[in-house]
Amino acid sequence: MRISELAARAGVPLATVKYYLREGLLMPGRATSATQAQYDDTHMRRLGLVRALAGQGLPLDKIKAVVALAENPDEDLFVALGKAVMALPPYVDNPPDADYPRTRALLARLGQIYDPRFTAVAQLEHALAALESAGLTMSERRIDVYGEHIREIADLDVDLLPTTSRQETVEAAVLGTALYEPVLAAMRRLAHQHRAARIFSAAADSDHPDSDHPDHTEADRQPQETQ
Amino acid sequence: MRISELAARAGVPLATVKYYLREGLLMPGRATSATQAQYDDTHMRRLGLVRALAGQGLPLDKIKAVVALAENPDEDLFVALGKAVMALPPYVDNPPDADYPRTRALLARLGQIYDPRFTAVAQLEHALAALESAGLTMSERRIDVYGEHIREIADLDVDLLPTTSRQETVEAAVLGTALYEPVLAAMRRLAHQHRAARIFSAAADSDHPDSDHPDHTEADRQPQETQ
DNA sequence: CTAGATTGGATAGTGAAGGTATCCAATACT
DNA sequence: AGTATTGGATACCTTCACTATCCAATCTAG
Repeated sequence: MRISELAARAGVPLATVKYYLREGLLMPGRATSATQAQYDDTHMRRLGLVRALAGQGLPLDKIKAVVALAENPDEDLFVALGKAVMALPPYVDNPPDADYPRTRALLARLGQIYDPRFTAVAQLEHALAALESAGLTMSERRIDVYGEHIREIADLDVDLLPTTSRQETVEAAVLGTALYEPVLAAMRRLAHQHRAARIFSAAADSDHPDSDHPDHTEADRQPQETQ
Repeated sequence: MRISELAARAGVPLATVKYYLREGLLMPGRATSATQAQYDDTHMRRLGLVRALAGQGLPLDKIKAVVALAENPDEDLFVALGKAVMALPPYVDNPPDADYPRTRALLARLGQIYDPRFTAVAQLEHALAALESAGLTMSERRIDVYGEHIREIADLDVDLLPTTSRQETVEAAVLGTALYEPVLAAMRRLAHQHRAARIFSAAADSDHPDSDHPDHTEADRQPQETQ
């Protein structure tokens, strides 16, 4: 197929496809003449991948790094996986000699290995520091509960990774890391609302008037426009 | 204190503090003359809150909506909590009459209430659609495991919310929702690496050579610079 | 009491990110 | 043969979050 069909089928503006080509996010098509090139479903697939990641707010240069990794067949798989996941946000500097005290303590409590070379260590440290600077601390209870249940989730993630081909594994790992994060976040928010509904507002769901705090009346739960 | 002391103590450039004042993110100080105003620790606290949220990538106009909510003492608490959480990213349109089939099915399976007016419903639908457009589907196994463990986490979150004052509750809910999300994401990534280390690379941790896949050699786990 | 510094407030400029629009000459369909 | 489309290059645009500059009023040190 030609570029405009690719763009139309993927639902991406032609100018944007050209932009992705320029930026190296999409590999060039097979040129059939000076003004024609052929694209196939590897291009479709790539375009979908790029859009999926970009849709989650990943900067294009990071996406570029990720797709490059999935393609490059050298290197140890574990290294490639680490690099790929590292390309995902948030982006924090990670000098390999730095110390991350909050994360070190958290991992020690959970019995996980602490290796400051893992980028996620710096990410966690950053997140914990943000928490602190907002006046919150993560209690031991919270660490334990989060740790236990997050580990269950992560174990499943790893177990469900395809092992068919190296490229597929890397791609699935990156996509899974990036795309299931918003899923988990949204599920958490829904679970919050589910539980808060019966604690804070007895009448929110009128056939479950079993609240601990019946001092709140029927809520208009209709969300308004922001601002 | 005067504006420059506020800026210095909070570690925020003076020009930025002025910008936040202009944008209504920070309430004006008590003017003592035409060219002087006094700021106190409510301003410090607010500045910390704004910076903490901005540091997680929240757009300033959403932060503005959130701080406005935490302050406004009318309204039902449950409604305010919903609105506050709604102000957090990701931002998806949520026409209240729309249907969200993927999310409806997921929530039905988990036995949670489906209410399309919850913004998180649209968020989840969006995330699931992104997954699909990248060629992935969320298996029932994954839904069950995620649902079970995320609910445990969310229940703890709600139970640990302070109930001292309405403003504190809203503030803690918003901060907790926004600031613990990256914590959870980073913990998940670390748990991935923890598990992947022994599955994919027997020699990654040389005293645990119990890999299922001994076809990978000693990994240089040192993350390189991206690209 | 005056000279220099600082302040609040307004206005304009900056730089990155992520596109979008326009032009062009070389093909391709009809 | 004539219109349309293509690949490719270049220029432009918009948003976001600051940052810098001005300015006149006012504070402060000598």
